[in-house]
Amino acid sequence: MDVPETLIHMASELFARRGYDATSVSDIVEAANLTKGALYYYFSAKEDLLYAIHQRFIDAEMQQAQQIVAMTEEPVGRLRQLIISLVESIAEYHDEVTVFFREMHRLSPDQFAAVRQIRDAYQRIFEDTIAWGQALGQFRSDIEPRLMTLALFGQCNWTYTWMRVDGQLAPQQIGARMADLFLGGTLASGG
Amino acid sequence: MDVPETLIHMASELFARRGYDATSVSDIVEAANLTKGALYYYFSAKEDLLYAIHQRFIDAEMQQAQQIVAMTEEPVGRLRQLIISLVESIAEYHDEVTVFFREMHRLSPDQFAAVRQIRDAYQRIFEDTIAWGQALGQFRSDIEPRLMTLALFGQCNWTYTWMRVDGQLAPQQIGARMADLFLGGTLASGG
Amino acid sequence: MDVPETLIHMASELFARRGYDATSVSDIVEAANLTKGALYYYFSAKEDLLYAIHQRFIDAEMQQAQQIVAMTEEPVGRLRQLIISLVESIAEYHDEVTVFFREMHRLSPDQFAAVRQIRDAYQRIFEDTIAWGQALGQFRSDIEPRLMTLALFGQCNWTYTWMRVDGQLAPQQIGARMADLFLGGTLASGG
Amino acid sequence: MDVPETLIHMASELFARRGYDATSVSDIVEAANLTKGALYYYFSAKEDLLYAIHQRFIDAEMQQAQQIVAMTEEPVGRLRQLIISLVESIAEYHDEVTVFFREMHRLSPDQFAAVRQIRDAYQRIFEDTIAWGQALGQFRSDIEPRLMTLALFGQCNWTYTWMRVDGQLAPQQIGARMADLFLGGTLASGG
DNA sequence: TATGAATGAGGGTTCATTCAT
DNA sequence: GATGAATGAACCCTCATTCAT
Repeated sequence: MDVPETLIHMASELFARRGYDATSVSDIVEAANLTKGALYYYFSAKEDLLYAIHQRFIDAEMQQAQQIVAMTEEPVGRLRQLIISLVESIAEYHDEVTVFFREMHRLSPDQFAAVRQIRDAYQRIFEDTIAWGQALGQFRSDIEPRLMTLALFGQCNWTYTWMRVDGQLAPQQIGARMADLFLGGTLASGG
Repeated sequence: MDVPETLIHMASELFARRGYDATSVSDIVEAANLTKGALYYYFSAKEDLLYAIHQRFIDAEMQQAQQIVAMTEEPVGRLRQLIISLVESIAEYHDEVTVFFREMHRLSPDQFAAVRQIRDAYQRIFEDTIAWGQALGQFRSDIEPRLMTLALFGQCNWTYTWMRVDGQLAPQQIGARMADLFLGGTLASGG
Repeated sequence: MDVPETLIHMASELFARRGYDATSVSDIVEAANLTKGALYYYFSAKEDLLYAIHQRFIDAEMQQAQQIVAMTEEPVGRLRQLIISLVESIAEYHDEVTVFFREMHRLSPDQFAAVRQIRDAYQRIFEDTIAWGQALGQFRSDIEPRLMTLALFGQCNWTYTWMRVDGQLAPQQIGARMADLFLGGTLASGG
Repeated sequence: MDVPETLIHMASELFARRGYDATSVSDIVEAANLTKGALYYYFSAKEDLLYAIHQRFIDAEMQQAQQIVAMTEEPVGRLRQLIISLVESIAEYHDEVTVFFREMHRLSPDQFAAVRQIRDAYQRIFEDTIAWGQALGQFRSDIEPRLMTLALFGQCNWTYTWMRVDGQLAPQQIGARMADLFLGGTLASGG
C-alpha cells in the first residue's frame, strides 16, 4: 500500500484512540511497520499528519454536500439528504472525525484557518438551505438559520461520541431519525 | 484564594485553551504563581487535576438536574428546564466543559469509570423524562428515548464549540431556543 | 563544585577540542558527570553555554584592558602592556578563546550582537592608544590606526593556534616578543 | 559547469557562512540544484568536500610561494612578495580560507595530516626567508625565525576575519601595508 | 507547607548515507 | 551518471515526578 496513505490511516486510528499528543511518532511508524525516516520523508512534521486527517474528512464531506445541492430542488428534501449524508460520513470516517472534532485546536494557525474556511463554507450550505425553506414558508421563522444549523450540527456531529459500526441501527437509519427529529420535533403531533 | 482551587481553575483554563497534554505542569504553576512543590502537595499527579475538573462540572450539573426533577411535575416542563439548565451550565463552566468533552479519554480507567457512572445517571434522567412523556402520549413514540436523548445532548453539548459569553443571545435564551427546536422541530406548523 | 560552572568549563574544553556542533549535549553532561536535566535546569539551550563561554573571555579581557588604561600614562607603555595582557589571557583562557574565535558565528543574532559590542569597545581601546601615539609623533602615521590594530590583533590572537602551555616560552615572554616585533618591526635597525 | 566543481564551490560558500556541521548535505545539493545521488557519485563522504576545499586553497598558495621563491633573489623583496601574495589569496579564496582556518580540526586524521604537511612546508618557506635575512644581517636576530613567522602569519591570516571585497583598500594594498608594518614596525623612525 | 535542584525516559526531528532502479 | 525512497542513529530538548531540606 501507498506509504503516506498508510501513515495517515494509522495516525487517524491512533490519534482517535489515544489523542494527538499522547500518540508519539514512534507509535505511528511502529503501527505502520515503517521507520521514522520514512515518515519524515513524506511529512515534514507530525502536525502535517494532523492536517492531512482534517482535510481528508472535510473535503469528502464538502464534496458530498455539493453533489446533494446539485441534485435536489426543494429545501426539505435537500436538508434531509444533507443530514443523512453527514451522519453516514461520520460513521465512515469515524477516526478522522474524532480527530477532527477533538484536535482541531492543535493545528497551526495557518492550517486551522485553511480547515476553518471549508468548514464555514460547508456550514453555509446548511444555513442557506434553511433560509430557503423559511422563505418558502416551509420552515419556522422564529429562529435564525444560523442557530438552527448549529443545533442540527450538534445533533449530527455528536453521533461521533456514541455511534458504533456494529450498533443496532445502521448510520443511514440513524441519519433518517435525526432528520425526522430535527424536522418534526419531539412533541406528539395532532391529537 | 485557596491553593488547590486556584490550581484547578488555572488548569481548566489552560487545558481548555491548549489541551491537556500540551499544557505542562510548569505552565500551570507559573500561571498560578506557585511552585511545582505546592502542586504536588495537593495533587499526587497531573491526572488528578484533570479528574477534579471533570468532577466539578458533572457534579454541579447532576445536582441541578436532581433539583429540577424534584421541582417539576410534568414531562414537557421538566425537559424544558433540564435543557435550559444544561446550556446555562455549559456557559458557566465553559473551560471545564471543554476539557470534559475533549479530554475525557485521557482519564485513567478508574477515573473514567467514576465519571462515566455519573454521566450515565445524568443521561438516564433525560431518558426517563422522555419515556414518561411518551407514556403520557405527549411525546412522539416512533423513536426510542435513548436516541432522542443522544440527539438532544448533541444539540446542547455542541454549544460548547460556539457559544460565547459576549454573544448576542444569553445562555438562557439559547437554551430556550434549543428547547423550542427540540420539542417543536423545524417544520412550520399549521397550515 | 558549582554545577553551572562545571558545565561551562567542560563545554569549553569539548567545544575547543571537537567544535561546537560536533559536541553533543550528552558529551558535555557525561564529561561533567551530570544529567541532561541538570544542564537544562541551568541553561535553557546549548547555545547559552556557547554564549557564556564567549562572555567569560571577553569580559575578563575587557576588564584587564581598562585597568591598564587607568594605570598607564604614555602610549608606548600602554600598548606594550595591552599586548602582553592579551597574549597572557589567550594562554589562560585557551579553550574559551578557541571557541570564541572559531564559533562566534554560531551565536544567535542577539547574542552575537552583545558579544560584538564589547569586542568593538575593546578594539577601540587599541585604536585610541595608537592614534594617541601618532598624535605625539611616537608612532608612524602613514597607516590608519584601525588597520594597525587589526594587524596587531592578528599577531596576538593567532597565538591561540600554536601557543602551548608547556611550550619553550611563557605566555608573558611571547607577549613581550610580540610587542617588540609590532613596535620595532623586523628590519635590523641602525647599520 | 562541471558538477564536482559546482559542489565544491557551493560547499565552500555554505561552510564559510554557516559552518561545516551546521550545513547539511541537503543544503549543498539544493544550493547546487542537484540531488544527493549526484553528490555521492562524485564524493564518497561529506568530509571529502571539506578536504577538497582545504586542498584547493593550500595548493594554490603553495604554488604561488614557490614561484615567488624562484623569482626573487634577496630576502626583503622575497618576504614582501610572499606577504602580498598571501593576503591576495586570502581575498581571492575567501570562503575556502574561512573554512580552512575554522574547520581544519574537523578533517579526518589522515586528511588533517596531509593538509598539515603542505601547510608546514609553506611555513618553512617563510622561516627560511627570515633566517636568510638574519644571516645577511638585514633582519633582527633577537627573535627566532619561527616566532617571527607565526607573528607574520597571524597578521596576514587574520585578515580573513575582516577583509571585505568591497572595502576601501584593495587586497594588494592591504598586503603592502602588512609588509610595511611587519618590516618596519610601528615606532616612528628617525627623530 | 512548600521549595529548588535534579532525574531519566521519551519527545519530535535531522541527517549522512545507501541502494534498487 | 543520477534518482528518490528509505534507513537508523543521534540530536536537542521537555516534562512529570521526586526528595532532601
